[in-house]
Amino acid sequence: MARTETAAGSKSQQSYEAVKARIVDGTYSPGYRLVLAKIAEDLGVSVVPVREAIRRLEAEGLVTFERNVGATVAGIDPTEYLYTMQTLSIVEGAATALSSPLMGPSDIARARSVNNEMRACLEHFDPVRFTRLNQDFHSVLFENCPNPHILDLVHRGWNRLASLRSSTFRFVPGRARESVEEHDDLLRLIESGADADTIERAARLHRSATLDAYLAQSGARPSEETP
Amino acid sequence: MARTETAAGSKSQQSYEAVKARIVDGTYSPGYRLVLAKIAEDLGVSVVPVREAIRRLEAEGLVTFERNVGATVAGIDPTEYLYTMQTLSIVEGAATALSSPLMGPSDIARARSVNNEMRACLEHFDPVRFTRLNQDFHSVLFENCPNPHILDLVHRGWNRLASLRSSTFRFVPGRARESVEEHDDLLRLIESGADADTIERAARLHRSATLDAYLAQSGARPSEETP
DNA sequence: GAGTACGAAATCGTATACGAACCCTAGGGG
DNA sequence: CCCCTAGGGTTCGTATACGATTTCGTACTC
Repeated sequence: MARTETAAGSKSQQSYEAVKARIVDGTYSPGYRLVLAKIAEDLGVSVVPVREAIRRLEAEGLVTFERNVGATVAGIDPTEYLYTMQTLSIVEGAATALSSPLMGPSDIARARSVNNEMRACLEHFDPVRFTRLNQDFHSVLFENCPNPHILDLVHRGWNRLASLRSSTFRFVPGRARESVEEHDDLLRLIESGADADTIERAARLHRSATLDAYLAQSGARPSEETP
Repeated sequence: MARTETAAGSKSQQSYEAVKARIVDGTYSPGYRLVLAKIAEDLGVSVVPVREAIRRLEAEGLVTFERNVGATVAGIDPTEYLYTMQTLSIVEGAATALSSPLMGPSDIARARSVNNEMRACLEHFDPVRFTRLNQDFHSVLFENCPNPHILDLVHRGWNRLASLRSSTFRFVPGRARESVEEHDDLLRLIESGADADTIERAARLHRSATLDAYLAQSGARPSEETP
């Protein structure tokens, strides 16, 4: 008897994944009000597992929850954005540094290939694809990180950014070109067996530069659009 | 009207804090089986809020949870310990570096005073007090960190270590003396307005040294080495 | 005596129900 | 005209109940 339900896991788990997916892929954008009863009905479960799922998402920072008021998809307060990027730069830098000694030639080749695709995207101006490839590139860099805690923190940061992407993943052409060059620099560093500190610093600076570019472009004004 | 009930919070919040406190203070030691119904009865609430509390603690790494089996206080697998310490060294290093420019003379004085108390503890051999003072010292160093995400990660790491303390917070006299000296070094660095990178590295190395001392003493052989 | 099959007890997972807190609108008084 | 208050509706928070799953003890077979 193929009980796929067992593999899929509990309804709480299903709910968690379903809501998370909707947040990350943008179905529920920041500010969206998450009503327990409504989600429960949509998913065909009761409110108890949904509530649990929402609280887990809250712990990951994807959702804000207020007692007796309810949950909303976490927003894009510029300060919060700064904090998220700063945290990500730290944990991703560490993850990349820890991962780099474990990267084989095939990993480096794959990263380089992705980066070349990104360069191509610059020619045809394909920001959507560029963004996805950028994530792929960084994934290759840090996925070998042997410390699962750090890896988890990196993934949370990326999910958080993805949930905000409509407003914050704006394509900054000048920065994109720089970014691709820095990727090559990073790969060369790793290939040459640079020490962990150097790689960590380079990876961190790479992200900080992206943050700076974003701040410079958006000015003090964060893009909060609610059509 | 004073609305203090928000802080006291829901029963879910109460349960969370109660169970967390028992884990951190050692009432529930690693491996302890957390039976929902029993905890619910102890706290005078029903199982629903307790379940939610347990899942939150799971997200923080204090509890392991297995579907249809139950929850236990997270254990002390040496590999896991290495990961936790490594992660803590990274986030605490960053927190200290971000915090240091915001530390005033009074903060430094307080840290120094705590460190002197620690030195005194070395004379009378008071490991329990030494451990608590050590936490106080580091708290002063990173509590000014303006990034709440990083601060939260640091607190989680400390809680996790506290929950394991019976086995892992072993007092290593030689290391303790070194530790106190390093604390003074750190304070001097901060006082002299050293740049963030320097402070971060020093703070991180300080923790790494503690980890190394623990590994050397316990003879645990983790699956990988940190350079 | 060892291994297996079965059954009872314990515990988890979720649905349902109901009370409590909050928000929003309407109406009266200053 | 504005502020304050009252009421209803919506949504959350938790208790209770019951089905589902695992675990463990016991008896039976080889």
